Parts: sequence; structure tokens; C-alpha cells
Amino acid sequence: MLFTGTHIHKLDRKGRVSVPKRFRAALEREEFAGIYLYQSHKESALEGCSESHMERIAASLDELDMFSDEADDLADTILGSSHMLPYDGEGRIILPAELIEYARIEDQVAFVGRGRTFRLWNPDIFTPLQDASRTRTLNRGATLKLKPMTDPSNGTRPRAPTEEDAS
Amino acid sequence: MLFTGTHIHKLDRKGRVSVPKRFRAALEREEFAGIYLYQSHKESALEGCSESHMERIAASLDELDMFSDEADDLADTILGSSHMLPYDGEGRIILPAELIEYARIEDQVAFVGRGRTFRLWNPDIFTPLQDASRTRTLNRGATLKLKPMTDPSNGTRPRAPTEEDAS
DNA sequence: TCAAATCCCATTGACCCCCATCATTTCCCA
DNA sequence: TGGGAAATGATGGGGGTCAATGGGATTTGA
Repeated sequence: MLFTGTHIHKLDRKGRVSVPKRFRAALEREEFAGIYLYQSHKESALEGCSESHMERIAASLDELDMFSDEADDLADTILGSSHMLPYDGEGRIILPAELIEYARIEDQVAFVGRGRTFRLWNPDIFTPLQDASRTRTLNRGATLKLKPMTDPSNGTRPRAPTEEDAS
Repeated sequence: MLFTGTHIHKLDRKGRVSVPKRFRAALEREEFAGIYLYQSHKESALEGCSESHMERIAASLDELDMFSDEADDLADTILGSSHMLPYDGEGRIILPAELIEYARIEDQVAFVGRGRTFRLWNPDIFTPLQDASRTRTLNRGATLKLKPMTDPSNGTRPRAPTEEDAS
């Protein structure tokens, strides 16, 4: 139920690309047989997630002030630009032209796991960024402070994020 | 539940290596029958852990600001570069070429226990480092401050008692 | 009526299952 | 206590299976 690893697949001339088997397996329990994609506002990449995660995003947006500029912008960029993409019989999706263009994808697509979400990249763009990321992490001496062990019986998050988390 | 000791195994010509029995035993209760590996950002080695440990990493990342640069970097270097490697029937994994190259592994692999995680090394690289590290520890007179015993519900029992234990 | 989406089937190559052998440790009993 | 048998873990390799891919045929919808 985690998206991990980097999987590079081909974009065929019909605009189709196979969703990695591991990712499909992580989404097995979802009601909708497919994925959601929207444009990343930070990177030249696409954000991908499950239907239930998309609902979580919508719910979080609901909690922001309905009329704040921030909520407006997020709603537009995430919900407004998101695409619901069903698999075909072989577990492929059709990448909409708008998204291909936005992420400057050519003939290959890198599916990059980020835990509960994932990203789609042009591998030629992602690889150097990942190297840079690794270097920054090393220089920063960053280590991740791990959460205390939770009940191993369910492995899920203990709570929903709150506004304090953003501070 | 702990990874301890150093175990050197052979990498065969199909790129497979046996995971030490002791390590597999430590992972017995995991849902996923296999291990996760990713490139260490500090050493010429691979970091290994269980699925539930990877879940912990993902959950910890989730708590950082979703859009912080640091969380982004860590997600790319850990979650994005991790490989989910299932055992075959004999308890072996296939080491991806990318990881073999990164850790400069040749025909042997050293599995080095580090408690809740472990590392994979080229033994020729690890052994001298281990000697150096032992010397440093001695010179420094380092001592470890032990945590108090925690609740008996999960951590303390090393394993279920077997009939042999009665003897 | 045309274009795009979906279905269907063929191909291929990597991965995984299976079994056979080898090495090591453990066990048993003289 | 030593030697040998049995059990267990590590290693090697063949071949079947399935995920990824390509492309034609059929349907859908504008």
C-alpha cells in the first residue's frame, strides 16, 4: 500500500503507458480501477494518487477557509487540473496531451514512488534532480526523525494532518 | 526482530543473493515476504529494512510539511530510489544492477546488521571500514545510554517459545 | 462520418518457480 | 568424545509464466 521505487516505462505512439504492476498492486483495494494525475505546482512533473487520496485532498481543502485565496488557488490547481485515468485491459492509462506537454514527457515516463503518492517525470529531467537531491541531503546531514513505532496490526496513519502541521 | 551480525553471501551469475536465514527470521511476521533496499546517502552501501519500517519512514515524511524542500529531497532519495525485493522460494533476492553498481559489489555481499535496519556492502570495502570504526570507538571510550525497557506488548519478546526451550 | 477511445490478441524477455546439488551444522549413538 | 547420519541452509541452473509492449479491429461519441 506504499508507492516506492522508480519505474521507467514507455509511452507508446497512442499515448498509452503501463502503470507499474507494483503501483497497481498498491491500489488493488480501491474502488476505481485507475489513477488520478494532476500537474505538480512545484516541479515539471505530474502528481499521482489514488481516488481515496484525492478525496482526502478535497476534504483538507474543505477545512481551509472556503473563501481564502489559498484555498481557491489550491482547488484550481489540484482539483481543477486533475484527470481521472482508468486502466485498459493491460493496466495502461492514456496520458492526456495536456499533461504530456506540461511534464515535457517524450517517449519514456518515470513513475517515482513517494509513499502515499507518486510522481510522473521525463526520466531525463528527473535523474539529475534526484542526484542533486541526494547531494543536498548528504550536505545537510539530514536524517529523518522516525515516528515512534505504531501498532503493527494496521500500519496506517494514526491521525489526519491538522493545521499545526504546516507551521 | 533485530538484525545482528555480519553475513557474507555469494552473488550468483543471475544477480541473486541469499538473504541470511537470521535476517529472514527477523522478518517472519512481515506481510511482505522480502526486503526493501535503497542507496545509502552517506556510504558506498545499501540500506535495508522491512516493509513496516518503510511505512514508518513514509509516515514520518508525511508529517513534515508536505511541500518542504527537505521532505521532497528525502522522498526522492529514500522512497524514490528504494527497491522492493521479494524472496524467491529459497529466500534469495535479485539485486538490481543499479544497486550492485552503486555499492560497487562484485561477487560477494556482506549483510551487516544494524538493529532495526541493516546494510549491504562489498566485503572488501566494509571490512577495513569496520576495523577503523572499532578503533575510533575504543579511542573515544564511547558508551551507549540504554533506553529503559518498554512495554512488553511487542518489542521485548524476541520470539515465541518453542518446545526446544523447555529442555 | 471521422477521430478517438476501448477491446483484443500476439510477441518478447525478464522474473520466478522448481528441483538438484553442495556445504555446514546439529544430532545421535557407540 | 569422535565419527557418521540427518537436517538445514546456501548455491546453481532450466524452463514456464506473466508483465510490458505493439498493433490491428471494433466501438463510441461528437
